[in-house]
Amino acid sequence: MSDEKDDPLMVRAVEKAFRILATFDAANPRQTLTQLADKAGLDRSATQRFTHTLSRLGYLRKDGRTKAYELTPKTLNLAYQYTRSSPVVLRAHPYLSHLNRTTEETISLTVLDDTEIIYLSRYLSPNVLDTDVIVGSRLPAYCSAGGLALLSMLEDAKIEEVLDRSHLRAYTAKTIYDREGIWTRIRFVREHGFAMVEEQIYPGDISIAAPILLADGNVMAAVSLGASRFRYQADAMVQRFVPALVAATRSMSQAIPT
Amino acid sequence: MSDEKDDPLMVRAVEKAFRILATFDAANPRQTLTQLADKAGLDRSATQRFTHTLSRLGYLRKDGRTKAYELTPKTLNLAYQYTRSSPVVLRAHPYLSHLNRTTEETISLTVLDDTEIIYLSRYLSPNVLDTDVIVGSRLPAYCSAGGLALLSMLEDAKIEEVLDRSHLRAYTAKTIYDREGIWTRIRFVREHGFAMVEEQIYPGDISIAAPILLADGNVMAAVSLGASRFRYQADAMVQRFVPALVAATRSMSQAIPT
DNA sequence: ATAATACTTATCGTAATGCGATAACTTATC
DNA sequence: GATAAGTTATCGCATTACGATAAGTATTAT
Repeated sequence: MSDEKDDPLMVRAVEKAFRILATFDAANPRQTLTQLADKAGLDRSATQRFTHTLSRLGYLRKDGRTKAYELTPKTLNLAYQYTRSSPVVLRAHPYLSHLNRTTEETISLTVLDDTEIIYLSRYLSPNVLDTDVIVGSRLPAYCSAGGLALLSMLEDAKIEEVLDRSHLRAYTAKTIYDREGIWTRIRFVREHGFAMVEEQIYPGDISIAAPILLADGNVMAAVSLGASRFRYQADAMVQRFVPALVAATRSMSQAIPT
Repeated sequence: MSDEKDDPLMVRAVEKAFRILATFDAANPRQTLTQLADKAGLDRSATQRFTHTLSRLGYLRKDGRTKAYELTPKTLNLAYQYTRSSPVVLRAHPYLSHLNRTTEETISLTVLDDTEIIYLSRYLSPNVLDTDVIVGSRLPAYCSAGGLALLSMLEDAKIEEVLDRSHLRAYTAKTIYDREGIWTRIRFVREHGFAMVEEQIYPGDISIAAPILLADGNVMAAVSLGASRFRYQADAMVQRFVPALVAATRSMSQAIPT
């Protein structure tokens, strides 16, 4: 275990600032000083200082009337910079855009972050199956198409470690969350070169995914295609979209460096 | 002028951390310690401490080989939280999505941030005019459709202040960047209820925009529709899309609180 | 209405935290 | 293979941020 304590290079003030920012979500878009203090686990004085600082920096705004703080659009900056500086995102863009237009289905680019996948880009279907996944969304790796595609490229031991840390649970009646079930799917990906999941998290959603590899064989990211169960049978989807998906990820594996 | 100095509530460490993060862009996706120190205007020791801290927090990653730092996908978190907590973004979504599907043109939601507009959401055209505007992008208010729609709802004095602070310049041969030209367009928006610009920033782009108002008459955001000059004449575009655009922003003005 | 209460803003002396100079070490350059 | 440039580690000191408290303001109860 890494001890957060007594790390002389660690500037704790920064962590506290991010703790404040991290308390905002759909359920709590506007929060008052004490609410923030409670949720962030800081005392009043500290909360006072950090809300003040973040307000001065332009990331927080205080409603003079209600005294509640809310995030400002400036918080989009960081993500903008990431998107604009990430080689994967930039280089994958033309391929994904093309896939999206030819298939008319939702295309996503995801990476692994420990036990979760993070969505780096989304290209929505005009027919729209609007799950509320957006850029920055996180889903568990073990039951998402992208996650399985990414996991399957790791060493077995690493996968076990990830699963150990994962909170395996059922999101729908169909969710496969037992170890053996998950391993069966990982072996499937390794054998066939793509992952496929049906209604594992969102009812009605079927997704396929394939990994983008580095020259050294390591995974970089995964591309997934999601569609509605009501428009395609699973096997029809595989037939129809897997070749293009796999071809695209192959090309990307070639085209994207480091 | 507000003096950044001696503000006892200001935690400077936070500012420095953000200074480090802000140095990353398309031209500098990976930066080494000294590069960061130079660009952020911090000494080596400070840079050392903040890169360390940000790495521990998961926002930065160091390539062990090249010793270069880069942003991690975790930097998408903040924007995700903003998007998920912003009433404007959430409430506008169905309207914008609908506009996007019925018009098949690119639809954007923007807000004013001093002299610039910030893109809060984008709904791309299947026909794609891929300017490289994405969520989080900033454009000058005075020559963008959304910007003019937003500015026009402010008091004249406020507008002058914004223009004073703006760096008025030509992005294309067609850019209108003289005060009187800008005022003419602002009056146009006030009279007709929508803004319209042709190739002001990106060649080939024509955009129209209309403001979303609060109950008290203040502006909240603007919705813009962008298309290619090669597909529509300006007046054809107005005829074709303005009614739907204005109807949508009217509904949104009603539907979105605070 | 008025008191009581809870929360927000302002102030300040103190100590610990983060500062920045320097040293040890590592990688690139010639 | 020597020199320089850059990165990582260490440490004593002063300053910065801490956190307790007081003053001010809104909210609730009676």
